[in-house]
Amino acid sequence: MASDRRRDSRSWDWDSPQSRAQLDEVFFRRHDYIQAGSTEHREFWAFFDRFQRFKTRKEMSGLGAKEDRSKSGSGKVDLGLPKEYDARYRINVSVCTLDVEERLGKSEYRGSQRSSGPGSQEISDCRLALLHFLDFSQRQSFGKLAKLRREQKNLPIFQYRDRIVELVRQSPVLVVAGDTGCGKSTQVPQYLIAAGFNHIACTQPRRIACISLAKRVSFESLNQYGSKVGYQIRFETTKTPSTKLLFLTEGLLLRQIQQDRSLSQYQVLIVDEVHERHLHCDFLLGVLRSLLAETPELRLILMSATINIKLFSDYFSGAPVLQVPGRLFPIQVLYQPIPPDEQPSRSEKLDPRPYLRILQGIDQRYPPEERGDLLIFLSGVQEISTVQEACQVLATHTRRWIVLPLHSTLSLAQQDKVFDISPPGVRKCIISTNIAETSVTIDGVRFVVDSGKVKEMSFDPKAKMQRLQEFWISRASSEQRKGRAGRTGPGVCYRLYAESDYDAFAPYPVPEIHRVALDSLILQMKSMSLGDPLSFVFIDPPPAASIQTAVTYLKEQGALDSRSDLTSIGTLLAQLPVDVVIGKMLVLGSLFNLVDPVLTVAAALSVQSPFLRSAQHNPDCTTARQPLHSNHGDPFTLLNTFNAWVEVKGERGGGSRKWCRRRGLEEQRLYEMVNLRRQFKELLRSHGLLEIQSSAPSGGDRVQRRQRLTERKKLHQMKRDHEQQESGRRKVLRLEEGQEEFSSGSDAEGAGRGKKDDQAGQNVDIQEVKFKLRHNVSELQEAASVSQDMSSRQQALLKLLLCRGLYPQLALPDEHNSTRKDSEQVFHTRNKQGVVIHPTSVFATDPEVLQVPEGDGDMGPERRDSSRHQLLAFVTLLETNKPYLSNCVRVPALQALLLVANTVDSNADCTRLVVDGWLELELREAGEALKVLSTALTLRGEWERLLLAQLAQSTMGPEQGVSRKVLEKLSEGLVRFLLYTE
DNA sequence: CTTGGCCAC
Repeated sequence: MASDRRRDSRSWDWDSPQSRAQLDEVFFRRHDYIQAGSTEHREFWAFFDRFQRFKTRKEMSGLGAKEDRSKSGSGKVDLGLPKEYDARYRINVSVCTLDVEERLGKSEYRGSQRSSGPGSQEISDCRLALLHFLDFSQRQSFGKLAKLRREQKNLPIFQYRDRIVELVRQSPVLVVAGDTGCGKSTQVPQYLIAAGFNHIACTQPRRIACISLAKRVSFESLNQYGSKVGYQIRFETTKTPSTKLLFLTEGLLLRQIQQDRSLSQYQVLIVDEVHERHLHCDFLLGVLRSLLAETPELRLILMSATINIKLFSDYFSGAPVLQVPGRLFPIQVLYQPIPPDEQPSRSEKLDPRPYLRILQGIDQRYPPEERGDLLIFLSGVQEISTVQEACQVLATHTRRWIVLPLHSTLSLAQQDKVFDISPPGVRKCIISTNIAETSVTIDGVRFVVDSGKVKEMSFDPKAKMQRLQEFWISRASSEQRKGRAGRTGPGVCYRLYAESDYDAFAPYPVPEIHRVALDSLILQMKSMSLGDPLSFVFIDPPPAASIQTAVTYLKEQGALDSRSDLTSIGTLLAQLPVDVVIGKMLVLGSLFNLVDPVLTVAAALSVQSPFLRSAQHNPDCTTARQPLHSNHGDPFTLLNTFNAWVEVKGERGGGSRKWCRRRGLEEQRLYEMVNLRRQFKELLRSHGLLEIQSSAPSGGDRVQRRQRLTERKKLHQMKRDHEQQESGRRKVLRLEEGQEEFSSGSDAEGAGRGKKDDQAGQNVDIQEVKFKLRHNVSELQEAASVSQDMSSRQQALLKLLLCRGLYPQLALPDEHNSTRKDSEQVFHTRNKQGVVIHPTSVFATDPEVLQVPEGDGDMGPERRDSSRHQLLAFVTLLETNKPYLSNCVRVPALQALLLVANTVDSNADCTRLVVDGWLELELREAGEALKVLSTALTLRGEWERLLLAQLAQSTMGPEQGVSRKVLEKLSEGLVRFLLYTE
């Protein structure tokens, strides 16, 4: 017998992939404790190899030879490993073992077939190794657990554990105030679970925080709750029916309240980071305050930094406050105000010398082997590149710094570099906007430089314009920036202002609700029946004028009626998670047969631009982008880009990542667009605005369906694998890192760098996997090719829809533009004179398409005819250095205005028209003018009637529907009118 | 000639 087995063992090759695959089928199946393909599975085989080598050495030294390996095969080899196993693992392993025996019996392994598969010896060897492996990993995790528990007990908040639970039981509202590092966000939810609370929701202002907190809490509880800790953000959730604790974004909770006013699915609500005073958060607090009055069993916990606590407590009728000390390392503060001669005078570039001196000072004072990176806070992108340029000169010279910019308009690959580590003796110098104040946390920062400046958005209701202006920061921000130096060790904070400046700073930043247009907010409030917005009790009410402006705007837009009640279109717009103008486009698009392109445009205008700015200086990128450009306007360029990308996505072999890189596109934005697009489509459908698609399992015979199923299974496996993978080790930066980005633009960036997965040798593009799981590529392609092959008539109609959606956001070219340079073309909006086109717009490089055609030349200047003029419909008007228009579409002035404007006045013979009391139109001949005007009126009437019918259909059912024939007649009429030139 | 940062069934 024994010799028999030896012979078989010799013919059995442990190292061959086939052998391993056979053993995988025995030990690591779908429902086994460890599954083939998982991280643990890989670790096991690595362990197995070590284990075999170890045994061989033992055998050679004479110990193993004596060993009787005939029977049970478990634990007979004394490797000095423990012989006891935790009950949890024992159960799993014995189940697996029994199972193996059973299958061995069934397939009669001892029979003649065994030469091809593993024999009982191999099975038992493998099982022995598995037992040791499990024991080994169990010991490891016990060690980790003990450490984890120690760390939890060391957190400042731990002292307050019982007190917190007690207060939550006693009081409907509790304020927990604690600074960075006290552990409130991770621990408080766990205390509540341990105390028996259930259905806990914890809101976060940012999505990343939701994901990382859910992971962290789940890890700290050793997945003890399994799926009971989860997160939910837009487009992504790990929520299951058994979820006890859910991390979600503030915006999402607001949407949930909109669905279910009573919020009955939750027992406890934790609103974290309330001190940040985001629009959503302030509003959420207001809604919850009124909700608490109706549902006394609901518990609310506000968590905040230790600033302005009284405000929150008072707002909830003196709710108890629990203050927890933070845990940061000591930070030395040095005030180094900028000397007058280095103070940039107005409209002058920032002087980088004060920043350079600090780098040099660090070089002098701190030996390079004492690690610690530098984080510089500046107000904006321009300032960052100025300082970056200067620092890079120093870095190249001393070879002791790697200079990295950080702001949201960089490519994600560029942004990720700040997490990489610098080689020994070299420090990172990260030059950042306030993105590093809250959104991005970088470990290992020891030095902070605070310029004391920030750029903030405000809204000018008179000009109906957004303004991005530089301000001094608040003391709270100043402290937050300082704190970034003390996360991993003692630090230094250089403040480039005087202590007296600091004392003069505002205590807190201005809450967002005081700075922005409140259109969407008011619309939400109306749809939630919260009564008169002017009498709503906000924690810090916005100016009444600001609310009034929003109400007026919503009335102009037709979302509210004269009594300030929601109209049918307003009800719909409140359900759409987009700005009012984008929402209007969607509704209008669904009426006509232009849903697909409109969905894409709406999605594209709701995400950051996919065009990377760093690529603008790279001639290869600009050339590659050229075919995507449309001279009809930026939304059309975005539409082309999306369609072309979808095309690439559908091709075999894909390669969309490379395709994007070549064009300087951030692919992530396109993934976001495709998700948004689908969400919009589903929303429109659920509101009865789209024809019910006969969603028969789209095409394909049985073989194709099988293929798709197999493909999906594979994709799911890839996704699971990716989720199980430990996040890859950090990369080491090269000294040249900063320079090359600076000089050569974008092609170097991201190239060959890839995602984290490259390190695991997997090269899985997880976004692509998710994309394929979520979307039907061929369906998308169909939609893309429809909008790519748009006829000029359809294009004209699409333009009109965008224009009506964007109305009254229109700009008129200045009459002297033909005498100006490309970059100096001037426009006027109704409320703001002298605006210019943003350089990223297609019209900035190609403004001649906006000029009135020179025509037949022989007509004098008195023969002006508005039918040839063009206007710009625009998405945003933002003032930075100058007021800029972005995302513009050109539209024929006369036709568009007559179809979308609110009011038209005319002289007696209708040759002169004044639109909205602003724009004057001229028509040459009275007869013609009358005809044009009456056609326009007829079309408008019909359009309005059909729109209302469509909206009625969405509430009253399809019998109210709009007939296809009537619709076609209208779009025919609109197109003819648009393309009208005498 | 160039835009702080979040977020939404």
